[in-house]
Amino acid sequence: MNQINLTSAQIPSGCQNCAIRHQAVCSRCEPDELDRLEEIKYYRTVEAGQTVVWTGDRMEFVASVVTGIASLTQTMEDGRTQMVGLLLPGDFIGRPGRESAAYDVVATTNLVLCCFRRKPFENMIVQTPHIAQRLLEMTLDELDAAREWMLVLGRKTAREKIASLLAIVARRNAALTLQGTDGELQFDLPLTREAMADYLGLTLETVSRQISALKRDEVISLEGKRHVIVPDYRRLLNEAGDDSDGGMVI
Amino acid sequence: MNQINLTSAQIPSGCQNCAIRHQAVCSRCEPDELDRLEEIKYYRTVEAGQTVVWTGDRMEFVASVVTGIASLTQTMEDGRTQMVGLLLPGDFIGRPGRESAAYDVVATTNLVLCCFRRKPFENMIVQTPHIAQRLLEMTLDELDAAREWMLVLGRKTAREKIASLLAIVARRNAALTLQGTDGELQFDLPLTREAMADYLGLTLETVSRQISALKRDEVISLEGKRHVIVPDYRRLLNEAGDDSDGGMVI
DNA sequence: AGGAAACTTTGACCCAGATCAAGAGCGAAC
DNA sequence: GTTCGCTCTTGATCTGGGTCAAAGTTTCCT
Repeated sequence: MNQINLTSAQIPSGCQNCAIRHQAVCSRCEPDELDRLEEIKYYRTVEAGQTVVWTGDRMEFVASVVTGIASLTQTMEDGRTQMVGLLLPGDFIGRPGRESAAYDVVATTNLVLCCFRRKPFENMIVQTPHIAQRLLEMTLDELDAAREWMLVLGRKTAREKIASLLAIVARRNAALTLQGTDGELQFDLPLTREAMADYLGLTLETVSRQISALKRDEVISLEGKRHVIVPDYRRLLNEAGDDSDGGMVI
Repeated sequence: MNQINLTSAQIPSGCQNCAIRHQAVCSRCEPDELDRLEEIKYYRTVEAGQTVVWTGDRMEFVASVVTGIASLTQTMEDGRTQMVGLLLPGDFIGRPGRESAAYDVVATTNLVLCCFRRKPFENMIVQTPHIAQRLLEMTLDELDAAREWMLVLGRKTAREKIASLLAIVARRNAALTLQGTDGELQFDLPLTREAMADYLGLTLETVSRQISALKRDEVISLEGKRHVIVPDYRRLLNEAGDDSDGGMVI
């Protein structure tokens, strides 16, 4: 348990994305509420590959991703695994009112979490209604994203699945770095081929083949294995089988 | 728009399951809050097969399913469709804070909805915090169900998918009718083969074949096309690839 | 009752993606 | 530098479930 204390100078700038702190609290809380939130807050780092929480573990905290990427994973006894959520900076981990974790939470990259001890956090929810409202909004967004993903898993071809994933990561990345010029954008893929396969309900071989195919057809190009350049975002969306440009949330 | 007025004698007994009325309001609201909720409430019937809301429609109301079954469906331009939610009595339709619908809502069977006009309902949420808390709980449950379903869609075989769906319907049915004796239970399938296919990410032919196979292997037996008898619920869960008996929510 | 429409089953065949297998690139450790 | 351990790519082959087609069943309408 790498609980750490960061001085304010050390708090990563990404913490502006900490949804609870920034969006629910700062904008609408009274100063004393802010203080109470500060009291139950601590930062925690996790190394890439480590499991933060195992399915069934007692959850002592809820948290917000500050930097890095985490994933929610479900595993069957025979080892088949499905990633059911991709948590980028600003996303929320844990569930008020639930004692034990429903999924494995795995650090896909090195991770900094902003944690809140669960019990006092739950008390805060009861006392400060707009936090519950903010959490409701966030949860509804997640639900939309999960349902969007059900369409991907249930009905899209392998190529469309890959394109969908790239579009999502591209979008979320662009939102953070704001460098979308004329439809071209680039980003580092934070997932291994295997993690992509687990997210998409494919095998890693199929992921690799389809990425090669998208490269051959100049929908994307790669620098190294992980850095992706998308010359035309619309084209990528089209490959993903997405009608609208809007839509996807995750 | 079949808005109707039911006298209290006509209100279906299933309305006890109306989540908002029963669980959030009745148990914790002050009488005057109850009155306010009554004011913005009306009942509505929808015939089987009718679409209640189209994707993109302005949502003028939120609602709770009183009797019948509705489904949330997403469709791609080329016609591929994926059901992303199955709404049984007690489940909630709509989303406070969202202007337009994100999915088609289709009446799978004849339906009675308990509707609340959206704007005043949103006001109520702000004024009476425990409604937001109750909605948060419900939404988190739905999110769990959606994620459970992602595992089904992404990693299970056709046979496991069918068994998973039967297990869910059996569970929800048993919860309502309380007739689970010694592991045997039976129920009417409220879905056509095509609807099952849309839910499971399969074709209707595959659904039909796998149901025949489960029948041949005596995991289930049928009376007519729709009435299912499950001699051993554990066996069914096992076919579904489910480790735990608990778990699934929807 | 007769007939149309909707739903379901079953068969024959095919293909997208899984599986099995072999290497290739690439960094970290010694 | 060499070796070990990952991650990734590519090829060969197999198969679960899709597609196309036809016929059986149920429901409902006239």
